Amino acid sequence: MVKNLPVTVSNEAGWRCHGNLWSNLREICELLHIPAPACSGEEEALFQHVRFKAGQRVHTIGQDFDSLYIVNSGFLKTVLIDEYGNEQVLSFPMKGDLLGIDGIHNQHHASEAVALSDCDIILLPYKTFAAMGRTYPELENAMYGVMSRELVREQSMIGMLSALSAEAKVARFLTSLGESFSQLGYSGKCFNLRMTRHEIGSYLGLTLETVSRTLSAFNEMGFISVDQREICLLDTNALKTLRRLPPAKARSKVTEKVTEKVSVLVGKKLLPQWSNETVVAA
Amino acid sequence: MVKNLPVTVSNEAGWRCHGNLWSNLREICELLHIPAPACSGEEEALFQHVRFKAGQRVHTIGQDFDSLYIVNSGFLKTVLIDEYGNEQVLSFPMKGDLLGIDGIHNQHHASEAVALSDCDIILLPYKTFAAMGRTYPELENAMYGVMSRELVREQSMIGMLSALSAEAKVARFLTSLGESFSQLGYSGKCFNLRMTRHEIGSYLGLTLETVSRTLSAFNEMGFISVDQREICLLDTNALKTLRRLPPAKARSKVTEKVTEKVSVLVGKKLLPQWSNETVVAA
DNA sequence: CGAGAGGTTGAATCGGATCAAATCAAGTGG
DNA sequence: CCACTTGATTTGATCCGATTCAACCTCTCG
Repeated sequence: MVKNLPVTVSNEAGWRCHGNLWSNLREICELLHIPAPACSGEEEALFQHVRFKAGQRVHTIGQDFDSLYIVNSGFLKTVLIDEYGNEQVLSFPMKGDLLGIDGIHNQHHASEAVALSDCDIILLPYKTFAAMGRTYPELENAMYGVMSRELVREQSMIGMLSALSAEAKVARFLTSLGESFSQLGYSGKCFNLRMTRHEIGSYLGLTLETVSRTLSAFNEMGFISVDQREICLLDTNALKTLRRLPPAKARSKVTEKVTEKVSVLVGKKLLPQWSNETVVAA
Repeated sequence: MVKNLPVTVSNEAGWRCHGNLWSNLREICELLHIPAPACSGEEEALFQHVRFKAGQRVHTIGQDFDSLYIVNSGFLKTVLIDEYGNEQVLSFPMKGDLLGIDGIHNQHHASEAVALSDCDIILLPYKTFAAMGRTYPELENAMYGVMSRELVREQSMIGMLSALSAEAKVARFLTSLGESFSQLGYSGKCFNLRMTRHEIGSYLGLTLETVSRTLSAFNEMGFISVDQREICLLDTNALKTLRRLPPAKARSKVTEKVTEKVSVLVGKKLLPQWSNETVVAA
């Protein structure tokens, strides 16, 4: 296994910066939260870091696929572009996330990854990635695991998009963002949104106005404090349990009356009361 | 590589039927539409078929993961269950689809697969699956490819859920179902829906009433003919191009006036006119 | 300072959900 | 065979949450 030579990431000129750092396999495994294989000693592969400035694209739709990317630092968004040129935000990757999996399928990227802040990205050439699985069988399982995790994440995204109200979507977005931050060692309570209201709205299937209004409402209710992109979660429990009553179609008879009561508590006026697990369970 | 012994698929008793067929690697690759590796001769693995009757579960949420499943025949749905017990339909797998990938992540299934008709499913033990990648390196790439394909499918599902109108969702559902059927050699024009309106609604993020109403409207407009679950697509082009105007937020200036005009054509009353590519491009 | 992007807020509208009722298909048991 | 049940579907009337449209505000940066 040899050191990967610097490769040109894209044919687009001018926006590409070469980094000067290299990571070994152990560092990469740490980043991805997977167990590092028993080290085979010295002849280790090294993986190149590449830096992207805010606004730059790590990969674009249709671009030839030959490498995966691991976020070492910084914040990004991945987007789909529809037939009208509208962006559909799919995720907001940050440190430890794996990018570019969608390109494996037909050797072309199906989505676009854009840096929302200056980013340090580790290049993981696909050939090397595949070879690693064969060289370190323990790793192979972990790699399938990382892809599986992505799949599960998107599944729950689908569930959220089609089942939750606007308030619940925004609330979940905030709490899960907070959890991500605290897992990275930052404060899970107070953090800075790296994305615009528009991007949040696209991600959640809402308009930017609805996002803004909902944040204001949460602020007024004391769930959070907002100052532009500076957010503090004051009542994460309230946010986590805030819901609307589920579509009646599939509601089980047992919860029928209970959820009706909940609907009053979590009514449209966003009263200071809200549903939570214990109420539902009662 | 030895013949896989019959394994108990679930701890739930009574719903499990043993099949008596076995498939080899080549048959499985054909089914998954991936190139079969150069055969290594006789000492081939054989994979057990299991039959499920309509309504039976192939795997349930939380169940220990140890096997993937390939659909050989029949129709299924995969669902998520939320905290209220509501089903969220994620997909309608059919012949050639791979099930259970979501279980790799943490060794437990995150979703549930339910047979909508009698099904013949091939058991693909995960250990064997992983070993195959190492034994046949050409296969490994294809396996990552299959998982990547799933991911891309779910991404476009997310885009569809948050960007399209009810009519467009139902229209796309019908056309893509038709395409799946014709790829399997069945008629892509006339087919039988294996799922209820409720399940379609859950899949598309709509209520069953909206699905029913939309089908009726399409029927009235001559796009399709409906008789219960018997559907015939009469004007697939109309269905494919039927849209609503995209959220104004991200609309580019060039298409602004054009899409406004389109909005009139595809207005809420479902007039006999509708948008299509040529109109938009004009 | 002015321009422009991002953000907030209000008022009106509309699309899809909800509620309700009738119809239809398929059993089930007397 | 018919009365009765049960689940799926259709259709109508109404309601409400989120979008849309619009005005205004607030930063930042040249």
